[in-house]
This record gives sequence, structure tokens and C-alpha cells, in this order.
Amino acid sequence: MTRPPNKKNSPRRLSAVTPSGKKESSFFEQVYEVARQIPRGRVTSYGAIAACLGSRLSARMVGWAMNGAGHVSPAVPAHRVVNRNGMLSGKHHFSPPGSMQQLLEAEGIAVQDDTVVDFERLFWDPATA
DNA sequence: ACCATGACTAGAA
DNA sequence: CTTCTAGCCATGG
Repeated sequence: MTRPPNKKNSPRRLSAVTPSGKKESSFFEQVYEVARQIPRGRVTSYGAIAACLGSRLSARMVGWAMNGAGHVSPAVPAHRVVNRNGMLSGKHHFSPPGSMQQLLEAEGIAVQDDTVVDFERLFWDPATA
């Protein structure tokens, strides 16, 4: 299929706010949308979301986007997003930091040593949605 | 325009 | 097995 010489992929141009709460960015909004699709009691990894957006290498941007997940609406279940190890790498960004684990346990997800138990079993792939 | 940072990941030693 | 390095892309200064 002929793909127009688009310099960049512009899937959607929704308004979102950067972690700094300054302007809007589509990248963050895409991350928020995927994150909101995470079923309750399930978890996913930054790379999975990044891959769904097109570049799994941009997992850093996903995590960074989550920085603004706390001030967007509807709220984004950032606590369901962990790294590919199943570790709650971003728990330090919660307030309090232990709230992330508490939220996961409230959904039936066992967390031990800051790591999701049976992470592979609870893993939810956005591409499979 | 350039440099530094960031809730990551995969690969190499 | 563990530990380190490099790549990645977007935002801020």
C-alpha cells in the first residue's frame, strides 16, 4: 500500500498535557488511552505500551508520560503499569509510594518485594486487547 | 540549536 | 548468574 511521504506518524492529535503541565502532546494521550484500557486485576509493561504506539524502544517516554497521568482525566491506572520485570519501578512516583502496591493488591494482584507475583500470568498485552 | 534528564529494554561482558 | 553499556524518543533548560 502506498504510504504517503509522511515524515511522522500522526495517528491522533488529541490534547494532552505534558508532565510539566504546560502544553499538549499527542504522545502522552496515546499512552493514557492504552493505560486506561488495562483491565482491572491486570498489569502491563512500558515496553508493551510503547510497542503498541509503534516503537517499543520508546518505553522511556511511556513512563515519562505516566508522570502526567496523575493530573489528567479520566484518571489513568498508572499503578497497573510496571516494567518488563514486573517490578514497581514507578512506585516512588506515587504518593505515598506504597499506594501503588496497595492499589494492585486491592485488585487481587499479589505484590512481593516490589514485584508483581505471577507477572507473566497477569500480563496484559495492549495489542491483544 | 545543543545538552541533560527520564516510572525502559535488549544485548554484551 | 549478575552487572554494565548503548539505544531509544520526547521534553525542558
